[in-house]
Amino acid sequence: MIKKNKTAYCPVDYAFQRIGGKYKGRILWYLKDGIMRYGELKRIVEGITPKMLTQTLRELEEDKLIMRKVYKEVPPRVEYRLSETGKELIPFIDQMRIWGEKQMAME
Amino acid sequence: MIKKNKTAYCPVDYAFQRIGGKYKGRILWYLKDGIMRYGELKRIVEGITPKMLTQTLRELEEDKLIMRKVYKEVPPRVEYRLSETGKELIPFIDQMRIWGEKQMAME
DNA sequence: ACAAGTAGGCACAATTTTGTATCCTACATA
DNA sequence: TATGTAGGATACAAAATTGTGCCTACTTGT
Repeated sequence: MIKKNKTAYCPVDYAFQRIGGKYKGRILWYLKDGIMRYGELKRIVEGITPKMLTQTLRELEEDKLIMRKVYKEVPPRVEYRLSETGKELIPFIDQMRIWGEKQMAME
Repeated sequence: MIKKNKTAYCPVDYAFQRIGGKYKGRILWYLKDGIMRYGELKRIVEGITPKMLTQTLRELEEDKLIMRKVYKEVPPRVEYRLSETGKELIPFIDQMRIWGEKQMAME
């Protein structure tokens, strides 16, 4: 679990703390187009285990970057979407993506 | 040490791998205005130990985000600056900073 | 009857990242 | 002579993060 109550030394530090972690960037990115179910995320976020997916989603939710909606159905059905705060992160994740693409192309 | 040869699953993943870590964002940010010496960074990057500063700078250098210049003097003198690739990250880190400031203000 | 899908929980283990303490050079100043 | 300085290195220890394996309940499909 990510330690809570870490104090950030500056806004840059703060932002990195909130979206750091192995999968957070990708999850936020995949949610940019709308709603996703747990299982869809599991398939699309390559390399993630169920445990880490659950854990990361919970952290993003506590951090108010995403919203979680549970339907009382069987089989279970849970949907995730970006919060307004989370949506604000998309433009710069997009910049990261563009930079990353360029770097990867340059090898 | 940050494990090398991790394969990135996508450009977003790749970018986060390269600038993830506890201090990388801040160091890149502090270097945005030009050249900094080791000791200056040590004073300005709050909470960092000499070991972590050295280690982080080495990683950034291997990753070609910064450049290191050693003067053969005594006492030693080492300067760090952003590479062109590193400079390209600044707009994005700046967006993070703005987002972070807003979030911190909202408490 | 039995497996598969759905969204996880839990205990534990391995890995990765970060921190602490101590040491080094070679010259300068007190 | 002792101490300070700059920029580290190194061994070891602790903390944080991530991974493994096994478990649940219920329903639908074969």
